[in-house]
Amino acid sequence: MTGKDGGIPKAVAPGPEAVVPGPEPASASAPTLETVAAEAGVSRATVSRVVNGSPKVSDEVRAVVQAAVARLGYVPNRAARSLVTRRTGSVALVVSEAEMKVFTDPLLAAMVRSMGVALSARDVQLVLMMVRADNERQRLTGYLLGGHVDGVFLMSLHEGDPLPRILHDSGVPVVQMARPLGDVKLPYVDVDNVHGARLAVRHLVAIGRQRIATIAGPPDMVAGVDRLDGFREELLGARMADHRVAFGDFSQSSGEQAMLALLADHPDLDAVFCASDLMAAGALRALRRHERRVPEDVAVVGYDDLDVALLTEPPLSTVSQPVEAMAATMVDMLLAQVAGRPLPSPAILPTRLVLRASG
Amino acid sequence: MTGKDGGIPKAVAPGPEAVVPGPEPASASAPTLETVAAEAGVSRATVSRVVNGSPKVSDEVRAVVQAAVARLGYVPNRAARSLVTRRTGSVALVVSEAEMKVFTDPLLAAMVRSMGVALSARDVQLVLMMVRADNERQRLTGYLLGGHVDGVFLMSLHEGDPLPRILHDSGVPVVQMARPLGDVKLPYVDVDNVHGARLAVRHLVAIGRQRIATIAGPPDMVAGVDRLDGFREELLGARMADHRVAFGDFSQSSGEQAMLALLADHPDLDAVFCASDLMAAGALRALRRHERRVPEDVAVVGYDDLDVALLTEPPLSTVSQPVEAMAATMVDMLLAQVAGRPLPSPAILPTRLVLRASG
DNA sequence: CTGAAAGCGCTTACAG
DNA sequence: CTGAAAGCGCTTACAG
Repeated sequence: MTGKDGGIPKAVAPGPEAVVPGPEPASASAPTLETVAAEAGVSRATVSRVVNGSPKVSDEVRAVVQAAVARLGYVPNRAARSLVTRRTGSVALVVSEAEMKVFTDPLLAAMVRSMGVALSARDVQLVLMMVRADNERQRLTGYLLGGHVDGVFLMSLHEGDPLPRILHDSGVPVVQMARPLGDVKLPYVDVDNVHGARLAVRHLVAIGRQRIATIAGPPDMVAGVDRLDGFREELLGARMADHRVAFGDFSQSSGEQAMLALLADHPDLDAVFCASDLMAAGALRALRRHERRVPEDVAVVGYDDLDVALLTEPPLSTVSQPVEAMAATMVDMLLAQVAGRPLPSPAILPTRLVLRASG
Repeated sequence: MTGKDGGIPKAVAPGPEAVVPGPEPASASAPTLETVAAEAGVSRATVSRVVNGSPKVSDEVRAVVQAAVARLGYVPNRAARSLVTRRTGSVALVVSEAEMKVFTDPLLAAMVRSMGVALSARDVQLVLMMVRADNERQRLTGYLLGGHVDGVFLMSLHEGDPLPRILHDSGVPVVQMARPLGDVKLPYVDVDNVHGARLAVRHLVAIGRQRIATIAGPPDMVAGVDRLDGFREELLGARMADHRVAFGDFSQSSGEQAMLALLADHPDLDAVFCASDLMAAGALRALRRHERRVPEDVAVVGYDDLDVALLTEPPLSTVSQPVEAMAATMVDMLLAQVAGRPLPSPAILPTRLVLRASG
């Protein structure tokens, strides 16, 4: 063994008396419950109780133990704890390999970030689990049976994805982001996409727009179909035509593309509701190229209320989703299941319309 | 405890004789070494050896054990193993919370995907560790001391990021993607960005372009400065002007923006080297808007060789990086350190120019 | 409220 | 080549 140690503490065998004199490699091994117990003059059990916040410890003793913990910089060994509690203290974000683009979508990135914050506050780790198209089932099942994670988050699902079924059957706690499109019933959190879309369209009607178009999301994703439904419902209620529809995949370039198509087919349109801010940003670009003023000639409303909505010219009116609350709810719902509580019901969080300059 | 169990196996206390007759909840607990040993008629130690691929087991016994493992669907308990080996079997991808955009960059997404594949082949898990600006140090240090992960990957670093220093001092095995810009010496893998850029520019010179511009990346990122250096070096060697420079942040819209600026300042340019494919895609868009034909009027070369390079019109000539090899190397370098081998030297992988229609 | 003791499922010298 | 045994660091009934 040459060179740097790499930081992995060796199993410090007490073994035959140390041959080399001089100082030990200072604190080569991390403090354990045992160490802390000795330092505090109590039993391991008591230290364990303090560390785990058990109420049945006298304040006096608690203080002494806490001081010892702090002095020694004690951090519980996760593996040991896990071995007895049968919990790993980590949950997985399962994404199909093809879907690595999970992270390409800024909304999902924001969700993951917020989930990470909520999770770390509860001291649970987020494990990234990629599933490949081919040997999915076996590897995933193996992981789950191996008890590597306590629960699973599922995001950005398309219709026909086998993951929900696999996870459902495996019995692990699962929470999905977005209402499941298939027949598998799993707990989920979502916003009322239909309502959100209606809010946006209602506003466009209210400001007097007559020929309202939409750039919808993919028809195999719930956010795609629900927002389109909301668009249609609202226009129907207003007795207005709802046939100005183009589709995108939530990306900026697809939005630009779609806007171009709409402009070609319906040059007289005076408003467009976009199912994502990114698509709205693309639409803005196309409109500018065609020298339509926003909002004077064409009013634009987006969906998501991402940072980008503030950066466009003009800033986007958009449907805002409570990202932090959604993330926190997903975390709560998963950890509740992990704790053995009954299956939570789906949570539908509210949306609101944020008015800025674009419409 | 009501309702569904949630999939966490209870600690099956053998306790006082089962009061309830009838069949046990089928295989309520996963098989252990013990179970397998009994099934195979050998000791736990032997099963352990087989499972861990120890060579000192007779072929005969090995076969019997493997059969038992398969029959029972045995998967080792990670916590128990970890407790004795002092390894967790997981490594972290540490990203600063602000930098969640790690995932917004398709190159990084591709890297993470490839790393995931390489990692899972070695049966190690990827943990996402977010560090918040404020209490960074303590939380991170706590995690590392808690032995939650065996090593750390660092990606997408900007100058001035305190993470490398923190990690270096903590002694955990680390591998960085991209050459460190600061003074902290950590193992890393990178491509020769200067050389890659020179290849691209050399090609543009070779096909007779006279007024070559570049859209460079951010000056606080190594891929930004190195590719710009390569651009300058090559033009210097060819005794050509190297002042047509605009900057972007690797994103498509920044590329479009930058191209517009270049066109305004240097309307006579006849080629542009872009430090990322995304920026090149943006540039293409701007050029189209200004009715410059590509490559007739302006030749365009990108960098990265991502999927997008094939989707643009025309398809992009670009500098290709060996993403899979980079990911595999990063994994190798980290796991080598985890195994206690000496600090690996940096790995610089080769780039090559891929010629398509854009230049 | 506190402690002694058992046990979680594994790996690894140590004998044979 | 194989097994008996110790031990990794924790939690949790069980007594007191």
